[in-house]
Amino acid sequence: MHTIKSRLRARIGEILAGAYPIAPNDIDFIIPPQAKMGDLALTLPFGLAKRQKLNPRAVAQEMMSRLGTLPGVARMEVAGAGYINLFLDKDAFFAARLAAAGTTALRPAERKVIVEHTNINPNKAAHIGHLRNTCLGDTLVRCLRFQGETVEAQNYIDDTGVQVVDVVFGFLEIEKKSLADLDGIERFDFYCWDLYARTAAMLEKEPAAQARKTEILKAVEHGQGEAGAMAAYVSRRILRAHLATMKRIGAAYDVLPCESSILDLRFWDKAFERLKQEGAITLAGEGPNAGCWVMRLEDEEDKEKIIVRSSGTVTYVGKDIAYQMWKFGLLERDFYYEPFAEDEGRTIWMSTAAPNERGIHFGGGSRVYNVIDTRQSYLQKVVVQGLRALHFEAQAAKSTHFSYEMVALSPRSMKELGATIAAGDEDKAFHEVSGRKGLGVKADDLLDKLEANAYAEVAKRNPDLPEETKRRTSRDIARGALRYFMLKFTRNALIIFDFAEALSFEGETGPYLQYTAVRLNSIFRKLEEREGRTLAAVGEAGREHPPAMSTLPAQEQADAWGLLTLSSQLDDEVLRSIEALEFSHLAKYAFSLCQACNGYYHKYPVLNEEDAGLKAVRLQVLYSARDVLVRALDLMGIPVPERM
RNA sequence: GCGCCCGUAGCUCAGCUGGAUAGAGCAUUUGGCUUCGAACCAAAGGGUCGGGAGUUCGAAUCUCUCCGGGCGCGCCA
Repeated sequence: MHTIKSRLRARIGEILAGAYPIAPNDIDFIIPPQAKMGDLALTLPFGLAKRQKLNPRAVAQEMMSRLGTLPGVARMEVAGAGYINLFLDKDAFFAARLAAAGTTALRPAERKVIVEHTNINPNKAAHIGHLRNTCLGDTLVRCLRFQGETVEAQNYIDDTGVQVVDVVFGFLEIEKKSLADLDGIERFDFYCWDLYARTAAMLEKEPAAQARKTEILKAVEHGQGEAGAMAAYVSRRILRAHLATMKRIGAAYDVLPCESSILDLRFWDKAFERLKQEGAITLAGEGPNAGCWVMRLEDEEDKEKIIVRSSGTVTYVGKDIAYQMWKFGLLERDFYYEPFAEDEGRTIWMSTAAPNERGIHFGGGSRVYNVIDTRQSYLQKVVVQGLRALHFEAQAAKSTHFSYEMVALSPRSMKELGATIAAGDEDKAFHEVSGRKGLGVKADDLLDKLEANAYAEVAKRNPDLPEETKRRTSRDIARGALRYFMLKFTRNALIIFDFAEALSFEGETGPYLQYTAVRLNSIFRKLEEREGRTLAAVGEAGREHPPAMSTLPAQEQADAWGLLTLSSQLDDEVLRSIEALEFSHLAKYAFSLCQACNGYYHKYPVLNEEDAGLKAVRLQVLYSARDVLVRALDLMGIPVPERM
């Protein structure tokens, strides 16, 4: 649909250019609410009628007669208050769709796109909130790559931050453990989850301990002593656990830039210099911020943001401005890199301050997406203002904060977790996840639960499958269920997490989509078993001898056409999802496509159809739908098992 | 106080940048497995789109206002 829309847009623009005052952007299509109203509709007459104070219907009539015949369009009609409805040439469209199987008409727009996501503090196990971040970020990466963009997936590691320091403090001061003791701890990320909560509670109760924590923080920032070594150990080991967790949902990264490298390579000094040079920050002489370097904020006259404290240390925002500059290649510096892990043949690189001769480079994107929850909107805005203050207007315009709402816990989930509800919070509709309080659903626990439920279903339905296949299938189903669950909500929707809802495998869920794909695959597998025709052979037959749809009986033609046009909208949906950063669009689209597939093959048998003509059409319609569905699922990171 | 977000069916949510009769899933009721897989399909009931005003050919969608809920606004990260 994307292809024919672009073609029609260009052609209509050409024809009407002399007759009406229209810009190319005015020509837009909507999909009519009912199939009998056509395949595409022009709303152009409404806009023109308004400007020229004419009757929209009359404008539509005149416009339609000017348009004459359009390529690929069988007929047009004026309808409703002034729509021009287009009915496509079904056979030509069918043939074009079959020829285009497995391809996209989308084209890249950027030199290089950087997507930063996940970014979990490496001091405890990942939880459901982190899963939402990664699902959104990884889906964005997949969609951009589908569009043909060169994409770098970055996962920023704050390995010297206070959260890591808290855990180091816990080991050293509360548990009196040495670095050597840590190797013996199993499920290290879960262990630290509890320790972090205990430490946070203890530090709150005993302010006197703050001094010791500050000491540890300094040592960690300079990589000195046992604390420094322990911070490196904790952050690396937790990071490996995070990567393993995210691998379970199919997320991968190209590079892991570390806070420690930023400190060691003094990225901030360079940025500080520039900020001062450009007058973007000034030294406050008096008032409450005396002695601090501050940045004035747009919109808020009376406010200034502290970038460098009076003690000379840089704040979080300041570091983030420097880091954002690096992402755009504006810092004139880069990290060194060394391999951190291998993932299915691809190396995941980690930044280091230690020079090497590898010649590997990252960063320097022409567009940057930061996937961070909405609570950081204000700070993200300040970071972009920092770029603007340095006169990097173009980069500021291409810095996108991909914000999304948090995942909270329903009262029922709280009960299932055995969590106690704080006094005064009894009436709340939801409870915020908090790593500091150790309150939340750990990602691996949820995935384990999903897998266990999936395993029970698989074992019930396919008892004869080998054990390893059952396990693998359960993992695929768990991943599908989770990824769809995280994508089906719009990003501004607060997800109030409920186990029953998240663990459902029926209705609008990942497993429903997977089941549809499995059944479609099954039809083609049986076709090969019974008739020796492979999927590839069906595809080739469709490309070379596309069957005609126009000869079908009316009802069947309508149903086949409905499924075909729906399955032709992947490009449009991907583009729309990227532009709006709203992958619920893609999710809903894939779900609708599955509903249409299930309805279609339920109504029209393929393998047992004796009429060769009917069979050929049905086979090709399903071939096309299968092709699109499998790709849509892949974009969402949802795998398709062989059986389920 | 200022900024941002949310309010749509009993519940959980969509609603394609202002379009034609507001849609899904769950739950409820009913029907369908001897056929390419029932994690499915077919059908039914269920709505003052938080309230009010405005903009116009046309509003769930845009503007204003009020009500209810959430999140931000630190010499923390």
